[in-house]
Amino acid sequence: MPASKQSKDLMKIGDLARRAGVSHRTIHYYERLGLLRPIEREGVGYRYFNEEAVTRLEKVAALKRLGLSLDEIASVIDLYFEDATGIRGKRRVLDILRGQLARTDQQILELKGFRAEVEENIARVEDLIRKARG
Amino acid sequence: MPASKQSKDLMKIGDLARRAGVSHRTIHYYERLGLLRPIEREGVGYRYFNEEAVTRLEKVAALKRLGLSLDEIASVIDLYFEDATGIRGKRRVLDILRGQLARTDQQILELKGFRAEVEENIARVEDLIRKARG
DNA sequence: ATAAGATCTACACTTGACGTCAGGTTTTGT
DNA sequence: ACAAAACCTGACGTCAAGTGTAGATCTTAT
Repeated sequence: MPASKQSKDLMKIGDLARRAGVSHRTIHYYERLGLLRPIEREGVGYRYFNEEAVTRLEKVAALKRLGLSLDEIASVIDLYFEDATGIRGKRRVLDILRGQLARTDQQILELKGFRAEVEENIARVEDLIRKARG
Repeated sequence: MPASKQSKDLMKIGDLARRAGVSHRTIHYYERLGLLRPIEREGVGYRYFNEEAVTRLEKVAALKRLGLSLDEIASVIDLYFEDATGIRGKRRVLDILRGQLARTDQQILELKGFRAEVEENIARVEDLIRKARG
């Protein structure tokens, strides 16, 4: 029995979980949602993953921080990994991307407004402390 | 029985819900979490709210969009409404605010990076379409 | 060869943030 | 005065995003 699996650069779920900082249960869950697919599953064996899986999980985390749901992420994540020449419905892809761009700009605007408010509050409290000290 | 309640500028839960764009159940829920307190509840009467409740709910919505949980919001929202002269532990308040500022800056950075990626992707797909048209 | 450790599937449970429903009380328009 | 509308509490339901557990199977180190 040749070491047909750990050859190359494939890893098992435990390693992937450690490297991506998520639990193996989360990986199972993400697989069910279509966010990521293991490389080999012939027979009833283990899941094996390549390096891309790590960056994929990182991308998922990043998109989550931006407030996308896992379903939404599932519907766009392939754009980041699919071979460009193989993309279908490029117009639709463009639409999705432009929507993301608009939402991102909106979010940046909101955050900047929020930032300004926080700064005002800080100034206010600092002022109070100054006055309290005389 | 004097119209002791709808005097002034107090409103009931239904009006508040409409004005803030949330359900009355959401308002009940938020009250339980300490995010907002009705003005009068003597006896077994209704909840009454003033104008501040509206801006409070707007602030809650804004903080939610930034990714804070309701518990986290509960722990900071009073900073925005408390009478400045009455704030206790101003140093602690400052710490909290500075933490928020740092997190906000980090989020803005991430969003900008993400924005750049999205733009790259748009350029890539546009390029593909151009080439496909020849 | 075998025991330990890693992984498998399947199902149940949890948490946050509400929504629904039921049955009762309070206000308000007429 | 009284019905309709608004409100009350409390229990239960739901959906997303996981986590926990059990019992079986697979891999690997010795």
